[in-house]
This record gives sequence, C-alpha cells and structure tokens, in this order.
Amino acid sequence: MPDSRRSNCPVSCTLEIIGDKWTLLVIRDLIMGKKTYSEFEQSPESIPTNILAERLKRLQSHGIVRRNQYQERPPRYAYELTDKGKALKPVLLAMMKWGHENLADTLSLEDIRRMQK
Amino acid sequence: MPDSRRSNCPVSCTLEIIGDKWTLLVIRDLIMGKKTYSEFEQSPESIPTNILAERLKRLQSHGIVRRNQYQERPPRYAYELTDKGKALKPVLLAMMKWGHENLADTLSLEDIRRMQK
DNA sequence: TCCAGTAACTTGTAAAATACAAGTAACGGG
DNA sequence: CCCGTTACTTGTATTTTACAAGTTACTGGA
Repeated sequence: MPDSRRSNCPVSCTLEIIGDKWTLLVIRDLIMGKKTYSEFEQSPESIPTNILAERLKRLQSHGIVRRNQYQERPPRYAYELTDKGKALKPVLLAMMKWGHENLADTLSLEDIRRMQK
Repeated sequence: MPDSRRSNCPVSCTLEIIGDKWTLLVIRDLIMGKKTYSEFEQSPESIPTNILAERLKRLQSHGIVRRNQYQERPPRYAYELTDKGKALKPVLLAMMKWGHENLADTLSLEDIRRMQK
C-alpha cells in the first residue's frame, strides 16, 4: 500500500511511515528488548494507549513489527522487529548520537546500557 | 528552552524537535544546497507554506538553521544549516539508505545526485 | 506611471491527528 | 466471587495540519 506518496524520495517515504513523535520510541523500546504492550506503556515518555495501539498496527502493516501470541490462556502477545524493522537501528543510533552531542542533559548509549542492568 | 521534556532519552528529545513529517525534508533540502523559502516551497512534496514558515522559525530557535538577509532591496533571505544542523546529516543518510533498501520505487543517493546536475 | 510578477511570508478556517479519561474482555489467584 | 493484570477500544476535547486567500515590498516592462 503506497497510498499516494508525496514523492519518491527515500527520506520523504520513510517519514510517511515513521515521521512522528512516537513511532521511533516504540522501535527504540523493541531494540532495547521490550516486547509487550504494557512494557511500552511503562516507558518514561508515557505514550497514550490509543496511540500505542495504532502505531503497533501501522508498524505491522508495514512489515516492520510482528506480533506473536506466546500464550493461550490468558492470551498474551510479544511484539518483535522484523528484519526490515531491525534495519532501522542505524537511524536510531544516529539520532541518539545527535541528541547526546547536541542537546543538553541527554544520556549516551553507555548511560542507557548501564541503566538496563 | 527545554520546555518540559518527556524524558532525557536522546532519541525522545531529538524527536521533540524533528519528529514530524516535514522538518527533516527542509533539512534535506538545505543539505542538498537549497537556500531560499521559495526553493523549499518548490520541492516535490509541496509543503504547506504556513508549515514551512513555522518549521524554519522552530529550527532557528533550536540553533539548527540560520537566516541571512543577503540583499536589502528588495529584502531577500538565505537559510543555512549551523554546525548543529549539519550534524543531522548522518540521520538523513541513514533514513535515505533505509528507505531505498526497504521501500519500493525509492531513489538512491546516486539517483538523487544525478538529478541535481 | 501603472500594472503584472516574484519572494517571503501571514491569516483564517476546515479537517485530521493527538491527548486524556474511561471502559471492556479475558483470564488467574486468593 | 472479587481484585488485579494484560491488552486493548471508545469517546471527546484539544492541538496540529492542510488548504486557500491575502499582504508587503519590491522590480521590470508597456
């Protein structure tokens, strides 16, 4: 579904998928190993729950994220990045680097890794 | 003006500045050598003029873009990236690469460079 | 001198997206 | 049987975006 692109510029087309304030945060969480809906909700930025649900569906429809039911009763789901989704990692890393180097009081990759443990 | 950030994650803070469908297209144009308001308006994505004006002001307020009056009468202005703005180039390049490799019918950097001439 | 044209915007408003609060379904554990 | 948890959905107010039109400050040509 290319549903009428603005142009065939790869940057423009990419922004039509991930160009907003929340989508890349979900992808960040997935890269950091988070898997479930409630884990995404618990991230410090407090994404509104309807936005989270909508973004996860969008990302699935674009083949960036996959949803697996890992338990029958009660039903539980794990989200994960596809190869196409994992390929976004360089975009995330470039943003992380820029943010850390150019915006005051932002964490480095090392700070974040330390907090994971 | 950090005007109440969602968190101190560098990705989140970066997205609060450039996280939308238009801002990075303006930065793309600046990287490609465009300088004036009307050149940005003429890009194939057809950015609404009020959005363009608002984004240019935002980018100036964040020290990413600078506006120079290069002519008195009639007044004419050239926009350009600051060092902080130029540092976003890796983000753009990563998006360009992802888009070209993962979205159908998008151009490569080489295609784009060819069209410039 | 008057008029069309261009650059760089601003203003008004309708439509769409987002934020916030509340509610629902399907359990499991005490 | 009631409380808590996961994974959402629904409704509505607020904010953002899109589209159209208008403004200011000129230049160049008839």
